[in-house]
Amino acid sequence: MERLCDYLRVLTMLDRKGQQTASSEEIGSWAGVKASQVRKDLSYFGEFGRRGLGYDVEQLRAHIRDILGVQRQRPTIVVGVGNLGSALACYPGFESHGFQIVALFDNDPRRIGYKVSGMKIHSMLDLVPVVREHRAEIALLTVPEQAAQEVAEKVVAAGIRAIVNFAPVLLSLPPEVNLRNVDLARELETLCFYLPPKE
Amino acid sequence: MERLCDYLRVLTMLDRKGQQTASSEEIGSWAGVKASQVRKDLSYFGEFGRRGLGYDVEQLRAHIRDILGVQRQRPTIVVGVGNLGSALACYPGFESHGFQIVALFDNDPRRIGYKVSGMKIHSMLDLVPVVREHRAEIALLTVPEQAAQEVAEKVVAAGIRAIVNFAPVLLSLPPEVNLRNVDLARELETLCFYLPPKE
DNA sequence: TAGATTGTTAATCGATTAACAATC
DNA sequence: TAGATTGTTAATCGATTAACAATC
Repeated sequence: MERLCDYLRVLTMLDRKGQQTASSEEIGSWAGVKASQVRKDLSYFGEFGRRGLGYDVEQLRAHIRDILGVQRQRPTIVVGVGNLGSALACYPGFESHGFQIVALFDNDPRRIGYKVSGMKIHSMLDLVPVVREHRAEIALLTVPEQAAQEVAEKVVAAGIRAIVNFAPVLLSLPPEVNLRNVDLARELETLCFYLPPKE
Repeated sequence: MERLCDYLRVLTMLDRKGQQTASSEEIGSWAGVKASQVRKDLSYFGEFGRRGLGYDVEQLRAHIRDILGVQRQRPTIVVGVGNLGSALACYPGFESHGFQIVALFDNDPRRIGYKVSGMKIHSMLDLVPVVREHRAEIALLTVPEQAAQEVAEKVVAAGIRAIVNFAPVLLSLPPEVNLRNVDLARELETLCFYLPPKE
């Protein structure tokens, strides 16, 4: 479930505020869902709350982190070190979510060898050995649209089994590859749909 | 509906291939949904197809663009010109989706005045006049987590009614503001959940 | 006409919510 | 004990799918 991420964020916030305990009502109102939804979601994974009291913030937070598999650091590579790739390489949120960026790749000779966020940019030719060396599991693809399919295939051939594709293009890959598309324009498109026409 | 964006993408691809006509079956298989789903979705907005023949690719594409409100260019600003902000400012997908980036803002004196993607970076102090000048409707927020709430309020005060927030933090804003959260780490989190533990 | 494919209805499925007994 | 709040069941709601008459 996606909502677990929202709950985690809410709990992190409450924890920072120093709050010890939270009711499903409270969590729900922050996450924008009904209290019964929260209870249903959580009870699917176990009984984390105390009747009459609510949920222990810190404890529930730990549980959700466990469920999301955040406890393990997943070695992750970034392929394509343009602005977006650089942003991802530096993105502070990843580490705490269990993603450890271990290597960067690009095929532009003007970039290869330079460092971003303390990591050297590798040539695509080094993909196989570097992936193997770091035992990388996940690839973030931030290459131009036209290159995406080809690069994705290379990455899969190198042994990566999970890809997050940021290019606005549909990739066709073997079904065993865990593929996730993030299209920045798309988020805005649906926004636009709900936006009233300007007066 | 979000799926309309997928259909649009599929149609664009088919159009480029030079295909004149497409069946719901075909569109569905590319978009990863059932044919009946496609027909249902489309029929909600009108009768765009011809029984026995399918849908005219170009025509349907125009219809969907209309529905999504893409025909109008929405003046859009980017607030926070770090790596992510720069990536968005240059992102080629936006123009074609009806978003026209008209101005960039930052409060770092080392950035103000410089140009990214041909646009000058304005000081946050110029927010009100510049927003008014360009009649900006949408703001993309790519500022650090700690600054997000404050900056969002300034942007709203300047007259913006739609915000896409890229900071991994929940903003509390007046209900009339159209708010959309894009959390990059979150996409990966759910990926992680489905990822089998490494052997 | 016969084959194909839509638009739409009805059936199915799953997800959300309300309600409440269990219990802290 | 009384009040609060969970975990879970049953009811509701909406979304997906199958099926098929309409029709190109």
